[in-house]
Amino acid sequence: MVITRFAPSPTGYLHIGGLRTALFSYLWAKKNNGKFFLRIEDTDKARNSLEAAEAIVKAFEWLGLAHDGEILYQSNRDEIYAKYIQQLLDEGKAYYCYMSKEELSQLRETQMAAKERTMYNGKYRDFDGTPPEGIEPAIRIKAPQSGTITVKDGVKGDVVFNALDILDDFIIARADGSPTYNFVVAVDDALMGVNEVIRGDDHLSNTPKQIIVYEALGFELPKFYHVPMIHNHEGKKLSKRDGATDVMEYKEMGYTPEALLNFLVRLGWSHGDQEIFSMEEMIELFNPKDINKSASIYNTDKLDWLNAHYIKNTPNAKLAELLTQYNLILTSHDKKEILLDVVKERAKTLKEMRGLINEILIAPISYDENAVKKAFKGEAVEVLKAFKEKVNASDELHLPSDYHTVMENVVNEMGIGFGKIGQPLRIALLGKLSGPGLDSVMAIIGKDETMLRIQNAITAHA
RNA sequence: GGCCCCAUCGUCUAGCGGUCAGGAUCCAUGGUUUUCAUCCAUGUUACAGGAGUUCAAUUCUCCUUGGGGUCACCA
Repeated sequence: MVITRFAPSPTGYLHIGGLRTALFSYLWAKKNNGKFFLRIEDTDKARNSLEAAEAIVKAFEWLGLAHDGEILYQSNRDEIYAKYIQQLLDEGKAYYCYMSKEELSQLRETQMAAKERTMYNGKYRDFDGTPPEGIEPAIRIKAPQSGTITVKDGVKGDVVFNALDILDDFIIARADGSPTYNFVVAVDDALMGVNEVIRGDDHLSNTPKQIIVYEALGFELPKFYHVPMIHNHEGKKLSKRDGATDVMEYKEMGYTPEALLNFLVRLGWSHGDQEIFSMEEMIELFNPKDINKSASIYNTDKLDWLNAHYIKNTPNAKLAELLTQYNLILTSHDKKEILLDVVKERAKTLKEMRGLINEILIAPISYDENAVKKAFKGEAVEVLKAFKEKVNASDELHLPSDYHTVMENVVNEMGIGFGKIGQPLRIALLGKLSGPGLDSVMAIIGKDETMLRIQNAITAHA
């Protein structure tokens, strides 16, 4: 059984990069009928916040990514960690270190001045004297002092680290007794049965440390996949300053979960030339072996295109429902279907869609000046009058085609081109020279409103 | 700086020794449309550089350059 997890630290909101690794983990678990767990890494009591954890859960809900089982909070698991730390102490694989923070930083400065690698010098590794007074010890793990550690990575291949280059006896429990990241990650992953770890590239250099913990505790190693970073336009790691990195902001901006997920799954992963993936297809086709090795730059052009695509292909009833999240209630409108049909072809986001709908439903409060100059030359007012008369005289006006017929009649009788009626009519109805088909607009707003808007335009420009 | 990772159109990517280097997006042009958008068609643009290996390298190896990540009693 494939067991994956997403393990964010609740120091901020769920961002794009995190969401992508979460998605990969989710897909891989689902594809294998496995489990996808959520774990909140809040061992550092000074930093985490409950709201942040809740925000992450909210984002998952919006996106429809369900985790299995209960959410695990590391802050509730102190006893478990304490037990394993004690075990390592008992077995002589870890030890108390009485070096004060001051002494440590001094050591570091000396090393830096000598252009050496900064590392713990192992002072208390084999200490059996009397510990200094008044110092709460941290606990360090005994790391190998020679040899190599190989991370067998599903994305990068085998990555070999020289123990001497990268490892020192790192701290697994702080002076206050709380365990540190590299320790708890390994313990929790092992205890939760996580056997496929999909996470960001930035963790690759941590992995040897975690392997030390796995091995010291006799746990079986999971399979690792280190996914390349998503970079911003400057080519640097994505950060909060790079615009919308909070996933929920995408909801605010009018993106659909389908589009966002589809966009993200194609960032660093591909399946031939395929661009459009339903959730079912993602699950069916995703495989971490197809993850790219190189970082990608975050650019939302394609997200816009995908969003437009999904909007076009979403049934109207569903769109109406989604639009309520943007404070647009359409339930009572009798020409809802026509309205949505007309507008879904033109919107890149749901928010934009709301705007387009309002442009149709709400009479123009002003007319575009340049447009008026262009369209209200010559006989425009006469044409509008004639059209309005004909509309007024018609009883059965419901569908766009009904209005179209009236327009045709006017055009034929007056011996003019379609443009001669289209342009002024468009200004009368919408206030500008662009927009959806006029016959549809009139069908949507109805006969009375149509006549009213035409009359307003005539009065304003006669 | 040490260690590690990476390198195909502007961007996302396909490629897994022999391809006119493919697709998507973006941009441009044309067509459809009373307008705009959609849609359709067409087009411009890429193998970082240098050595090898090979009959043959975008593809394999090495070096250079460039970019990124990481080096905490943060996660």
